[in-house]
Amino acid sequence: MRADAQRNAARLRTAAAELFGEQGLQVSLKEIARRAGVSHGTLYNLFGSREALLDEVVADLAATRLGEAARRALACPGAWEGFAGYVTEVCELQAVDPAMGDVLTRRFPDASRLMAVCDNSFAAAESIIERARLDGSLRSDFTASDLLFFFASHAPLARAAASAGSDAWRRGVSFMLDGLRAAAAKPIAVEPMSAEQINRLLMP
Amino acid sequence: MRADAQRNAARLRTAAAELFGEQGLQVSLKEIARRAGVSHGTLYNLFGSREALLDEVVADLAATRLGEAARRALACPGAWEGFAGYVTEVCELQAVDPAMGDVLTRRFPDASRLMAVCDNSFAAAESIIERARLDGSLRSDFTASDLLFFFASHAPLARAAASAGSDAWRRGVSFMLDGLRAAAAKPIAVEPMSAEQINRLLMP
DNA sequence: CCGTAACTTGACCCCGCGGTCAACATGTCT
DNA sequence: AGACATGTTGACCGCGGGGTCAAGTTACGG
Repeated sequence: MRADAQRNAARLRTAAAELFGEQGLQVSLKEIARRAGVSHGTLYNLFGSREALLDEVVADLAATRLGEAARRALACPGAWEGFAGYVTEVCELQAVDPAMGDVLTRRFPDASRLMAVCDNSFAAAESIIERARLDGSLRSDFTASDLLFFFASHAPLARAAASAGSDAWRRGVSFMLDGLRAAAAKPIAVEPMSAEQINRLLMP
Repeated sequence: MRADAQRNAARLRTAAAELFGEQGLQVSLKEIARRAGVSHGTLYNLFGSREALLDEVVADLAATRLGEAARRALACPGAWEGFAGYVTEVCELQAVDPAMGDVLTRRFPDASRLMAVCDNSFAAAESIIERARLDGSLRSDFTASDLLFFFASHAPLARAAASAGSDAWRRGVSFMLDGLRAAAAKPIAVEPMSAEQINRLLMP
């Protein structure tokens, strides 16, 4: 790879990171090129697709952010506090960082590394949930799909609220958490969706 | 108004009702005209704007649907059952009918009749909430803005799930309701948003 | 220093959106 | 029946999205 191409790729990566962080994962590719000070042809030349860009720019970041949150949750002495902290932390990520919001909210099947991150996060969420369920603090009918569903519905408004300077999304999270304690649970008739069903739901 | 114009207006109204019901309130106006078998110029000629169309086609429907739900809630002997039934019923409307989903989720300031419907619904929600709060069954820190916030985040995924043939959105509603019982409440630090703040949030 | 391979560019394609308007058609009233 | 008002139409505008590619430029190895 020639030196100038490398420079351009770097510029594009940082521009993409900025714009994904400001506007979410579906900014126009031409706008990314514009911000990088490069022709959009070059972007297509160097990356070929939005998905490739996502894999290079967002996947690692998301992995560490979500991984950290999960790690903290499992390291927490109380299973419930771990779970509740995890939910809150992820919601905060969503509210503050549009890119993170979209990672949990949209699916880009061709971004394989990103998809892997999603799968890992789902697995991590399952552990966190499992721990709190076994512990008796989390209601026993709550599944990782339910959590994913909640995250997905939560993200857009939380982001809007946060960018309007409000923390009000925290209220919704609190209400939800209060409903997830085992003590609060009333029986539910409906089955949860499978992870695949939700994934299909989130495809663009 | 000439007879043919009346015919065309009628056709456009029904086409608009259909498409709003199938795809939500932001279908392309040209597509509405296409479905009505009429030039899009005619649509602009007869209505002038999407908002005018909304006022003529969606406002009444929404008013009766939401009004009915509110009426039923207040007629319910149990304040909590009234409240919970109202929430569930509205969520069902959102899941089943994209137009209804958008009425609660988006704001079209220039559609004055529709906006009036929204305001009325908000007021109705306040009564329903107030009744259940006074009754001691609903947690006392829950406000109509919180409910609106919940509806707004809930609508898109619920619609997607429903159109994929799943009822799973009901689970989220149940979790939420379980967290709204007075008995389940833990204190919350954050203030709710004002109705105006949320309205601004929902503007297109 | 020069030739070639690697790279960049921007004009161009297609699409669909909202919106306007001159030219045309058709109801309607005398 | 005829004339005028009332409606209709579709081409046209500007915008911005994704995507491609011939022509031009630039880095780099010999």
